Amino acid sequence: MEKINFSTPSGFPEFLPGEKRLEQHLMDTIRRVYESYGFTPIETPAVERLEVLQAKGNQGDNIIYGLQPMLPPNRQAERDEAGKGDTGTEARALKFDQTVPLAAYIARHLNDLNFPFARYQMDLVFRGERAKDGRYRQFRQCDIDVVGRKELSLLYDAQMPAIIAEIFSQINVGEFLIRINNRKVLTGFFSSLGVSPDRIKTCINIIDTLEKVGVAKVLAALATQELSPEQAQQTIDFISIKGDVDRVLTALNEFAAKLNDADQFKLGIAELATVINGVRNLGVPESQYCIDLSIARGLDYYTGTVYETTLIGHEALGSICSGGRYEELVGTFIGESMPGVGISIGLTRLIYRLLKANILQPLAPTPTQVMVLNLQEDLMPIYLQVSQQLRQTGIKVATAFDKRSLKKQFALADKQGIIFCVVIGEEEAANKQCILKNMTSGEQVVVSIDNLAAEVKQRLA
RNA sequence: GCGAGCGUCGCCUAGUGGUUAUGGCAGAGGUUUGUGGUGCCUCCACUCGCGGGUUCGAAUCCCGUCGUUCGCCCCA
Repeated sequence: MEKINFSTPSGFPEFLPGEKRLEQHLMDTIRRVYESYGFTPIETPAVERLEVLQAKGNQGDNIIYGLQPMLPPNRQAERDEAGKGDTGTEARALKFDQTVPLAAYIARHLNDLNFPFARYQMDLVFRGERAKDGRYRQFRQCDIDVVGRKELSLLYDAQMPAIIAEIFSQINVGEFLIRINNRKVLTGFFSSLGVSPDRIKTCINIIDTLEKVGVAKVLAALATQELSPEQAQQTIDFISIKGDVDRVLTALNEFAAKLNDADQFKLGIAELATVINGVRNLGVPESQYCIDLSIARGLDYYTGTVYETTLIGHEALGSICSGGRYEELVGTFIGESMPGVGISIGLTRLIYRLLKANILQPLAPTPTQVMVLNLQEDLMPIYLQVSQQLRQTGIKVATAFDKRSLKKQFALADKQGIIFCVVIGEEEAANKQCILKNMTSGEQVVVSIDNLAAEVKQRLA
């Protein structure tokens, strides 16, 4: 008999109960914050037409998971025989993010939605990349986006860091830093230098590598992109601007004054200033955000504000939340200007890394708080009744249906981290009483069944 | 997509030409069944990803294949 390889395919994660419960707990927190800003949930399919997913820019060629119907081997053989292997079905693929599908969704439901349209989604997305250490082919992203018709206030851009800050504060992951930039600042800067539009993206990618490869290599790389040595040096000076947000904005304005044809650059700076001002007015502590001129990447469709978030002291973990403004994405489907701005928390990666770094721990493998043990089969009616009575007060209860030794039942409860066991035997039943045992302390008390729920609640508090 | 490595029980692991293929974890049962987290005992791979080859003999050597890991690239 042939062995079946039943391990998960590389890059497709699965969770043990305690890990999944942690994920749900985090999703609850995220959802609560998203909804507190008025974002609404929607659903889009996991699969879209390939042309939709590729509508804006080439998404790196290799990251989209294509989809094709698969027949059972015998039927496929028949079909191949008949020479009808390809029926010309249109190409479809799994979504690799939730922003492009959102754009299509808006185009489909234009008449049913109100604008600015603010939605959140916490779905699985798929990327056909090499899986490695916290990088998966299937992962959950918790997205929020706002899309406007014709125009969208920059205060929505300012709201994003406030939302991120609130979430990360609530889930208790330690210090974090939201790095904010604006793509117009970058593209404007290079276009002021006279770099042709098709080379600007390459230049941006080059400066992004500064921290990794050092100044010398960046200068050399810029030289290959039609930049004079002075311009290359100017570029280094530009992206080296650091400090608190006001200082950076001042420095940028000084820089702009020295450049010709700096309209785009100045527009970027003005947008950035508006966003930063909004973030400040929303009360986000200065220590939690900064302007970082080197962040630029993300997917092709970003045109304005961009964000990346890292954990302080765990920068190697990479960005755990990023996003930005895209002004031409939705419009590509309906030929109308519909700017949007959004962010995405890479929840799967976040959980994996926080667990590994011991910043978060899995929850108990079961939500069960009380286990009603099965001492005598004939007392089952009482067990069921007691269980229901507890549940009605909001306590999470499991009843032991299997007849096993008490020893086993206690061991099982213990192993699952269940806090209380309720034991009812003949004697207790006769007196309308039960034994309530705390599995952590080992302490056990006799209480009347009528008071059981109150007793449990008091001890859980 | 390119370069390098690895594949022994559910998980980790010993084993590098001849062993009934180690050991641990997890799991099942027991330790005289109304009390768990410790101890002790028993059980748990006719087989070393799969296919072929070399050999008297292969988990161990060779070829292929599949899977997987690490680097580059890209990103959450």
